[in-house]
Amino acid sequence: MRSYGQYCALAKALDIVGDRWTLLIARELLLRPCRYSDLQAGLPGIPTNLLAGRLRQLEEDGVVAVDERSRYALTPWGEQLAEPLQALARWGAPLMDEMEDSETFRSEWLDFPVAFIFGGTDPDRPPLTVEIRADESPVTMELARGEVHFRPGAALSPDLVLTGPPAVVVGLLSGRLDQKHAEDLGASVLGDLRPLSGLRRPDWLSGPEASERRTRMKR
Amino acid sequence: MRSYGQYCALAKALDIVGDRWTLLIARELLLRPCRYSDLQAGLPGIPTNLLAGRLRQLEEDGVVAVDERSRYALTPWGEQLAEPLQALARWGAPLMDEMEDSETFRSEWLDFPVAFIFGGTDPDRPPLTVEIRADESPVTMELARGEVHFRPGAALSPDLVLTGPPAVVVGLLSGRLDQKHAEDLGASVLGDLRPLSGLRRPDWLSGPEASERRTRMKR
DNA sequence: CTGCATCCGGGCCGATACTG
DNA sequence: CAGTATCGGCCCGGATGCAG
Repeated sequence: MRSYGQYCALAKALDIVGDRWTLLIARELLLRPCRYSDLQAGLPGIPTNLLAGRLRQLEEDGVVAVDERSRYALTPWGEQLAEPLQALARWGAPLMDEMEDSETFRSEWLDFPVAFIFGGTDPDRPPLTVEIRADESPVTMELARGEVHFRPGAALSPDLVLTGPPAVVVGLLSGRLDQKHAEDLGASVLGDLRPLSGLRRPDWLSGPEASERRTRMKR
Repeated sequence: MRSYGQYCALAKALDIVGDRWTLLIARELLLRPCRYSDLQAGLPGIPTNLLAGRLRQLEEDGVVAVDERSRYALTPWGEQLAEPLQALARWGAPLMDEMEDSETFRSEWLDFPVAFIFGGTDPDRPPLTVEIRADESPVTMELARGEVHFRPGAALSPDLVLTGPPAVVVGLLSGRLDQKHAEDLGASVLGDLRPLSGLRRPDWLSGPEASERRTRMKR
């Protein structure tokens, strides 16, 4: 990508990761180190030449490192992209209200908005283990000591198991849907939902329609 | 921009703001509401048709609103881009070590990395007012109650006045340069630098060369 | 002068084919 | 499995035009 030519930290960050697909590559590598084919699988639709080119550039810039068996992983600096990516995902979370048929979904992607929604408010709050079954492969979310951890696979002894279509499970996690509505939409809830509500950031919501709604109320 | 077609909060955020120049437009609008020409001035090099197109799209997506005198401003949702932008700027801050001659600079841009570096650690810490003179127009940074505020113009009674080339002033703010080195590089410091050090986030540094440095030390 | 729209050359993007 | 090669098309960048 052509540089913006500005002595500005944001512009310089975008000089590195502002290209199309680049931040999504970082998303995949934040979940786990990846081989080339893993990245292709996690980034449906990416042209192979573009993936190769991005990886070369990211390696040159010190964001990504390749080991001897051509496995790609983030450098320490690259791992620090977790914060901006989670913040961006949180900003985009209000767009998750419904899932289009044309959209692809992987339950690991839930990591990003959810890590922000439930992240770091109170280090003394009670721990909670939630198993999420929104596609073929379950994922487990562990909340403990103010930290959020996602890992693939089912939980050994979950406090809560959420099963259902992705958009409905997201609605439950975000608090947009209550249990009754969610079950009407095809979800099933095993365990008690109430502990979740105390663990959310208070300010997580308010999407693009918020302003519309307000102007509409003015009339 | 073409959609990534993923039911993923990050991908959906990038569907909206992932285009080239878009996040820099948001940066300018976070600093203040802008007229079209203000945006052109704050985004050197942006093609005029592209700016017009981006603004139209951002308005359609509910990120930007235009008033009757064609002044552009962020919607409430758009203002929430402050967090991801500051996080990205913080990620890019290690690239600010030196300024190329070809790069343009505006002191207002310091808001973004600096707001993150000094932001929100302890609400009880002592307030501090710093006047920064790194180009024609001074800016003032106010630290109080764990919040960071930037505003254009000089300070009434600053605790600290930093004057010098942008990269040197950035080095002082970030702590990369001490007073002596900074003065050798053309900066002047009025007041006591020491209070700054206690106000920085402890983990703000470590850029792309960190891993290189470490491997070099291994040899 | 401000606030765009139009036009055009070049490069990046996207899809497919192909190779060690 | 891990990419490279190729090619059409669209987006980006720069210049210019033009209405209020």
